[in-house]
Amino acid sequence: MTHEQFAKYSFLLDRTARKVKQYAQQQFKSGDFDVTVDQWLVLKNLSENHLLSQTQLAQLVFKDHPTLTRIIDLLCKKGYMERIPNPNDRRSFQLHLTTSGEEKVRALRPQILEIREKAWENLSETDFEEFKRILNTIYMNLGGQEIEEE
Amino acid sequence: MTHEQFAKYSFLLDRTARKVKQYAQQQFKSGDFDVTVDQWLVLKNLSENHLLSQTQLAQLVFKDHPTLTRIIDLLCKKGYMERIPNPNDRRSFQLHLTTSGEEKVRALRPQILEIREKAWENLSETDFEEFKRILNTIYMNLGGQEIEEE
DNA sequence: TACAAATAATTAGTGTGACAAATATATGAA
DNA sequence: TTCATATATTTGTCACACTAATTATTTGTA
Repeated sequence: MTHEQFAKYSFLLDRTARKVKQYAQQQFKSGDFDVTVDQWLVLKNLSENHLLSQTQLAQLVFKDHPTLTRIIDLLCKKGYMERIPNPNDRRSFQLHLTTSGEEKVRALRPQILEIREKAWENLSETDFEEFKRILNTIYMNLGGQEIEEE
Repeated sequence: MTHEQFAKYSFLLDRTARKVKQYAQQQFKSGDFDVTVDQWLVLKNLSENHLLSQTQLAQLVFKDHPTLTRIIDLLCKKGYMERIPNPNDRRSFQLHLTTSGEEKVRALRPQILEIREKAWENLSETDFEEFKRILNTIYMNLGGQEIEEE
């Protein structure tokens, strides 16, 4: 195995990650989902974790604070979530979905699971486990923190 | 395997791809490479393929035309490459590295190979092959074209 | 030849990603 | 209590991604 061969994984990784996002976004668009792929990730995590602060949410979705601030701005503007002042700490907010946001998550979840499954055609459950293991190893090699398990 | 489990690969894939890019960009920065990770991808491909058009280059690096136009603008401004009018087709350019660009590629290539290798600690050559196979399968499942072989 | 359709590249607009700096508030030690 | 330090969030800037629309040129066909 030459060095040149090793260097290719980064290109393939980036290309595939962008293809996956691109494919999902196109499906989102043709289905009139009214949210982007990244906005969905935020909504989904909020539906599973109540009253998070932005810092907590940022760690969950692996986005930096400025990026998350802007995504939240957009989702608030669309009426899917709200920032509630934290009574115990005036620096921070408690994030929560509005009724409209809860409905959106309920409506989209099954459709999105179906979209996500498309990538996995022609692959096995063993592949899935291997893939996760390798991705997480790379993530840790480069300084990533704690892999969430479930 | 539940649907919910399957949907997680997209998050891990995106997270790892961004970590890899982020790590490389930090190393590029601390080494004063004077190019971004994506700009390097363009320089490297130009050094291996002469007189490409922007459309040809876009396919090689899997970037869309607007993005590539801007990356090329930046690289021309830095003096690493030039657009030469194509004598056979006045709509298009023939791209080529300047002497300064050739030198940049020669100087950076070994350092970048070393940076890229870091991600691969604790993984085997078999893992590498499996990883490439799975990435390419996903890419093809979502409509990706022809996997380049070498 | 003439003209519609295709192609190469650019521009514009919005969203996301990374990093630095700024603002507001909280906390801990003197 | 007071002040330095830490934390939560926002703002600013640049780069990249995707879409749609635009400009210039070429090609295919009548």
